[in-house]
Amino acid sequence: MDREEYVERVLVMVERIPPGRVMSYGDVAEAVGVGGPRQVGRVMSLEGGAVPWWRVVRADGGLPLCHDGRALAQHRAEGTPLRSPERVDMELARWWPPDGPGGGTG
DNA sequence: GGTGTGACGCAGG
DNA sequence: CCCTGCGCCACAC
Repeated sequence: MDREEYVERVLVMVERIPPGRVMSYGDVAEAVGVGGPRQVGRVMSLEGGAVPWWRVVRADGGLPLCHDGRALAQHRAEGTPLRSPERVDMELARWWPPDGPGGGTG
């Protein structure tokens, strides 16, 4: 598993996240089956500009505004279930690829 | 090889 | 909700 391979998997995974839904860094890490939440976040900071990074949030629904308030604008535009002006309702927005244990969009 | 850091996650106070 | 401590893996010095 080269770094490019890992980066590719993470990026394609994030792109698979449908609008109005989100995945936590840990979920993406588990979905790709390699590395951990740190590595996912790392890839995002490097190549995240090519994917809907705002659909990737912290395990507690915290938005990555460490960059820009874009995330909030996007979630508001996509209709993501928010519990707070900058927090996502994980129990509602949490998504998992239909090719995994989730078995569906929820 | 050791130390410090980070778009993280969990548990305790 | 707030802060703190530990674990995690990879990168930079």
